[in-house]
Amino acid sequence: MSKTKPIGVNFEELESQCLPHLSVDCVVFGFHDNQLKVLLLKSKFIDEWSLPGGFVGKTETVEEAATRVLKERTGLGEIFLNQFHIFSDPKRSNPGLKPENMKKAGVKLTNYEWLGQRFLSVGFYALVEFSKVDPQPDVFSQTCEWKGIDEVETLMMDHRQILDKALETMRLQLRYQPIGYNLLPEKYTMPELQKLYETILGRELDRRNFQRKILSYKILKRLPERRLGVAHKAPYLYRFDLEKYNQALLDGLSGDW
Amino acid sequence: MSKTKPIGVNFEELESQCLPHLSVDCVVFGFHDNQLKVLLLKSKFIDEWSLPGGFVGKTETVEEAATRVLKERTGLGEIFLNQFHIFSDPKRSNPGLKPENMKKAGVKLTNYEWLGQRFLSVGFYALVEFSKVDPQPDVFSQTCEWKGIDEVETLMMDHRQILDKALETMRLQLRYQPIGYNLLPEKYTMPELQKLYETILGRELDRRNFQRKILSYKILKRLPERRLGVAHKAPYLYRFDLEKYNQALLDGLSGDW
DNA sequence: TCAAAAGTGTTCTAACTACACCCATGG
DNA sequence: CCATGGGTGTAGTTAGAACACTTTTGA
Repeated sequence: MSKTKPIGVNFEELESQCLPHLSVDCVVFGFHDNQLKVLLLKSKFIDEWSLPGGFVGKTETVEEAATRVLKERTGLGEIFLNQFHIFSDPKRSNPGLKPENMKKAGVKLTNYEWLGQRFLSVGFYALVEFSKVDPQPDVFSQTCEWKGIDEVETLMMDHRQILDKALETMRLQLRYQPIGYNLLPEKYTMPELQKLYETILGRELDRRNFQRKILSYKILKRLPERRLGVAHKAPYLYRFDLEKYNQALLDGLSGDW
Repeated sequence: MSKTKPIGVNFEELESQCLPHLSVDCVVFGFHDNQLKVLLLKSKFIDEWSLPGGFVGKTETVEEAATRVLKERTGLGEIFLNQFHIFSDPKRSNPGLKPENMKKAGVKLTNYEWLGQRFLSVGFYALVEFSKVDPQPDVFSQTCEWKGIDEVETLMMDHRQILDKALETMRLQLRYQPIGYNLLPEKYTMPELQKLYETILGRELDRRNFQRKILSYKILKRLPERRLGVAHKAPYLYRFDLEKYNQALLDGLSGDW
């Protein structure tokens, strides 16, 4: 007799196709309403939020696994993605996948053991354009939503630690690489870009110095258009000069923030 | 009948105690004769060099695995160690552990399959004091030696890529963290420290500017002693002020190189 | 006494900081 | 017509680059 699959997944297949003990977790950053947001999932089985994650196929790289997970959760391909750490505490395991919690939720499986095993997880962080994301929960989750970075409370397992490390890594990266292209819409104003930087860095920057510094990198182009409909002088719109932007990604920037 | 163990390892035990598919590889840097060195192993089974590596125990973190490997290869505990990347190309596998190569070398085992499986490897880099290391080959290797970073030719599998990535990561780290404490003996002269920086960065630095910049961090103490026995003015000896050094590790430095 | 390499100081420039003034826009 | 916030400019400060002279040492 065929196995019950109340949550829409063939776990026997999963087990046969994925590496044991290894998963990926993604910290997906977006920027909206002058706030840094992160994509989170709420478990079907326990009352906790977690990062989007998944298993690694037997013939996949971890990057491919993360890309696949992100495609599923956001609908986006071609995502800016960076591996930043592997979390390997032997005690880390997903309580949302623990036999007792899944049974409590009425899930029937024969191979709880595989899901309940020890997992080491490779942390990735992704930068995406908020408005392009269509958040989709996975089979273990009831919802998938953006949360403001400051509103995030406790997360499942060590996911809070993973989130913090991702933030720290992104802040460091900001020192020597331009980011923003992946987080902002095609056109944006200088104050918007500044807000993004301030949000990531967690401190205010001088408006004029910021503008001068950013422009000195020569990675963005001012457009003749302006942002209209504001009760003050209309700011110019800019967009990244992709060629120079990518060159700067390779060469690195010089400044400190 | 008990299994033949011509290379001194019980592989059944290894398999039962280690995670499948996962290994660690360490890029161990040392500094000697004004040269950056890296610790390499020469395989018993094929004519290739590789990085020190090992498997991950079922209840170990990857950090613990790397620490264990380094203890075995160098004799040192308390090593400065940094995880920097996970290498997960599904095609990567160790030719020195491939059945045909081990059989050719006369090794008799029943579970070649385990050794020949796909491995994902977590890359670590370590900074050690050259003179304190007592290089010890592992069971798969005939020798363990220091090689000048510029003399390293081809390495086994993707180890060359791992080495390059380690170097790149260390150079980046040099931008915002002091290193040197782990690579130099307790007392050293300013020109020696400068040579180390020049070697890591791969370019020459101005003697006077270097001294001023390093001293401005206030992480080292000038000793009343000088290095004698040189046919020129005797340079002062310095040592790191551990308290301030560690604080700087946490806070980060400001300068660019 | 000389070559080699260390100690120390100055000048110039570029980058960052901290401000001030004017301008456009919607309410 | 005014509050809000954007566009631009300038002076002061600090960090880095380039460079010169003096000192100590063993051979």
